Formats: sequence, C-alpha cells, structure tokens
Amino acid sequence: MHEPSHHILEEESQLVQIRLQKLQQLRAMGLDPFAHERYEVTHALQTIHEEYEQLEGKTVSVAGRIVAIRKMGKATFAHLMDSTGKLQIYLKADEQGDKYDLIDLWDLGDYLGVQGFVFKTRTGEVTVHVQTFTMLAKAIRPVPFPKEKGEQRWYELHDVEQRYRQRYLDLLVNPDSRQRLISRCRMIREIRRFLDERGFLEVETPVLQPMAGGAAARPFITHHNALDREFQLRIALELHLKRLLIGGIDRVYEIGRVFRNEGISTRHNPEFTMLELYQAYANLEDIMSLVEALFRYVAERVFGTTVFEMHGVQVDFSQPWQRIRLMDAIREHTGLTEADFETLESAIRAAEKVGIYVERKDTIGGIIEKVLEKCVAEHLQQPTFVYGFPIDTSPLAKREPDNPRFTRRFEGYIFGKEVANAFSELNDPLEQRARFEQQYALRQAGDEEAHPFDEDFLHAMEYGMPPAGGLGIGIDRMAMLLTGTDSIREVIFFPQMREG
RNA sequence: GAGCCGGUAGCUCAGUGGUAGAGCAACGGACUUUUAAUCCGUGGGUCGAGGGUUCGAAUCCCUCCCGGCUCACCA
Repeated sequence: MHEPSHHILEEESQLVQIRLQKLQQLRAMGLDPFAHERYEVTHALQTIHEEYEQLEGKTVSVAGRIVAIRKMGKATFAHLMDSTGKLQIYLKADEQGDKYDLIDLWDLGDYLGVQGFVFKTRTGEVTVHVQTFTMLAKAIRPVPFPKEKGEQRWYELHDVEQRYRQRYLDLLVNPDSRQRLISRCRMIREIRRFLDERGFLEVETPVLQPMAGGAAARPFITHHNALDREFQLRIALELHLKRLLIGGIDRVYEIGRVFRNEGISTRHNPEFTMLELYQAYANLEDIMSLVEALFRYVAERVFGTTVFEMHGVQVDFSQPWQRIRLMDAIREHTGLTEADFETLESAIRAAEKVGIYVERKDTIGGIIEKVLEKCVAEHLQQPTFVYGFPIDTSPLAKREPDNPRFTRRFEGYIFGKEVANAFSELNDPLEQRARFEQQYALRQAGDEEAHPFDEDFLHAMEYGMPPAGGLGIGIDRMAMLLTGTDSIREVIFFPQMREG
C-alpha cells in the first residue's frame, strides 16, 4: 500500500514537467484534452489502408495515439496508432491557421482525433489530409515508442523487468509482445469454440475451497472473516467438474485460474490457467483423439498453420501423435526395465544408476515419474502420448485391467515438455476411497503435496459417476509452445513479480 | 534456496580508481509531400540502496533490494 502522493507535480523529471506545462497551456486555451468523452470515429486505422480505393478523396474521422511526428516547418506529418494498425496524417500551416501552432503541444503518446480526406503522398503512403483535429488525452510521461523503418526498429523497450512490470508499455511499443499475448487470448477463444462445437458446457466452480484437492500441490491459504475459517485457493478443477458429471452434465469443461504455492520460474507462475474437461462414456483413446484434434484446430485457426518450430525442431499438428507406454519409453532411453522398479529399494537403486536424487517421501511411482522427467522427456520432441502411469501418483485414474500397478493415464509431450494430462477417470467409489486412504497415509508421513481425503467428493461418487475420460491442459504452457517462447512470463499479461 | 550475470539520462547502451558520456527522445531555431526526415544549437543524472577502503569511487570491498539465466523445489 502506498500513501497518496502528489509528487508528480513537483519532483518529476524535466520531461514530465514540460508535458505538464503543455497540458496547462491547452487548458488555458479551453482545450482540456481530458474533457473529452466521445469522438466520432468512422474508420479503424487499418481499414483506411484496406479500403483505400473507395476512400480516396473521402472525408474520414479517425483517432489514435501519436507514435511519430515529423514537423517540417509549415507542413507536418505524424503517425497515429490504434489497435488495428498505424496511419499517417498530414497537416499544412496555411490551412490550419492559428491552430497549426497547437502541434507544438503534441507529444508521442498523446491521443488525437482527426478529420480529413484520404490521399496518397508522392511516395505512395496512404495518408489523411487533416482538416480538423482534437487532442483527446495527453500522455504526461514519455512513452518509449521506437523509431521504425519497415521491419526494423530502433531503441525498443528491452528491459525485461520493465516489460513485465509495465506491460502496458511493452504492449504499446513491442509488436512481438503484443502479438504473442493476443495469440494466447485467441487460443483460449478457439479452445472454447472447439469444445462448444462438440457439445461441452463451460462452467465455473469455486476458487475458495475448504480443502484444495484434485492435484498434488501446496495451496495458498486465505481466511473468510464472516465464517471465521480458513479457505484454500484451488489447485485444480477436477473434483468439482466430476461432481457436475455426476450431476448429469455429460460433457463439461472449465478454463480457469488455479493457484499453487510453489516456486516461480520460467515455466511456473503461482497462478496459471488450466483447462479441464470431462466426457462421459469416453475412454483414454477418445481423449487422445480429442487432444490431437484440439491442437490442430487451435493451430490452424489462430496461427494459420499446423507446423511449428522450436529450437530447430519442427512439429506438424496435422499428423497423429506418437503413442508409447511409459515403461517402454523409460527402457528405450535408460535401459531400465519394469523389473527394476519392482520394489522401492530396487527403484531407488535404478534411479541412482541414472543420476537421480531420490527423496525420502518418494514412492515407486514418484521415482518412475522422476525418471520420465529427467531422462525421457527431453527426447519427446514430436507430439507424443506417454501412457500407463504408476498407480500411486495417479489416485484419480482407473487401473489398467491387466496391469494393476499402472493406470489408464497419459501425458502429452511436445518439444520435450508436458502439455496435457488425461485419465480414464476412476469412478468406483470404493476404490477411490482406498486411493484417498493411501494418499492420506502419505500426507501423514510428511508429504504435504499428497491429495487430501475429500469425503464430500466420495459421497458424491457414491451416487454414481459415469465412466468418463478427463483431460487437463496447462493453457500457459500450450501458449508457450505455440508462440515459441521459453518463458511463461511472456504469455501472461501480468506475471508474478516481487514488490519492486 | 544456491550459482553466474546484470541495474548508469525518458529509451538503448558505453564508461573498471582521476571533471559522468553517445545515439534516439526532449527543448530552441531553419525547413509546405516527410517517413529512422534533415541541418544548427541547448538542457537533462540519487550511476539500484546503504556502509566501507582511498587524497579521490559508477569503477575496489561488504550488506541489502530488484531482475535475468541455470540448478534445486514444483509428479
């Protein structure tokens, strides 16, 4: 919390003082830029370019931020920018009269509304020949717009810290950042469209929960004053969506923020966006097909291609994903076999053989998953479903009928990174109770991330849950790989930062 | 949490013990189809913060803050 401050009026830099003086001058002339509410805009800036043939010589009214000014004595050129693009404007002193001097009060970043006719300069640039103009808002701090020539840019805003803390500036001046973040938004829109087309109902479920469940992670804890009790912020969407499945919503999904009280890194933000969906009467293979179709759909509709590249590796989402059993993948890349993971002792020896540090709390399944992460994942560059996960790390998934140490669960990998997690959902309430009991034992033994025992969820399942396939996708991770970035902060508008 | 790197003008950066710099931006001037406009001129700094060493510190030392990367943690 900051105390209110009027420091900008006295202490700010010369650059700010000069802009404040310009503001005063405008106000003294009765031209307060902040007095405007509405400006009649007939065209977005990009449409002036697109519809030039029809618009040539016609009068238009446009608005945007000033991003460049080139004053040449008694003629002035400037560029305006709005969310669709940029447009050059042109003013002549002899047409503007006294108003021409107002140009001296313009700064980069100010909002301008102009009315004039459309023409092309002798160099062929579509331009509005301004008849009247109005300043619609003033920027009293300098906005670091880069100089540009074609695709080249000079003096961009590079400082990563400033780009994250002041994302509005990053969005304004760095087209790549703007494009990447907008792509993320469009991805989410297309995911919704894809699922809506297939009859899924989008729902919202509680963020505040008595006990956060559905995943293995440490929750954030908060307090409800009126009830005077502790709540946890959700770490997954799973258990409430399954309750809706029980309630007869056969195809259900949620795209929502989940919160995990863990480290921050290039691949982890404490709050991130998860898609979870559940489809009654579908199995693991149905979900694999759904994932293949989903990636292809989003790729085509948002990026106009199914081919993506990262670190020199190309993938093509028009092709089916590879499928490999987890233990087969481990054998292929480490030489370790299922027999090496028969007992905890042998599993620990096997892990050490491939250089993995085993913690006291690790179970056999936990060790197998560590081997997957450390030794196998990097090899899964092409889209791949790894299936058959250990039972003790998959307490919400059905057993494999002929291999009860493993479950009907897969993870999807692309470019060596996990992007999807899916099960044939466990719907046997008696077995679910036993699985929760195992998790409870782990928790008692000190594993803070073991799944909590959720009696209310078991009670719901006892009324009958249909067989179903379920899927979770980390939207941020998906956005990272489709936009080709290694940092989760680049696909979150306002990533978590320390107080600066 | 550990290691490495970084924080200097509004922006991008140079400056490794001796008067704080450059380009762009800003300000003043010239210029009526320019476009990284051009030309002439001017101002602008808590060198992340605090402490120390020194005649003298942006620079060397210590502590702290913030960030990046890697690792650990996070199935």
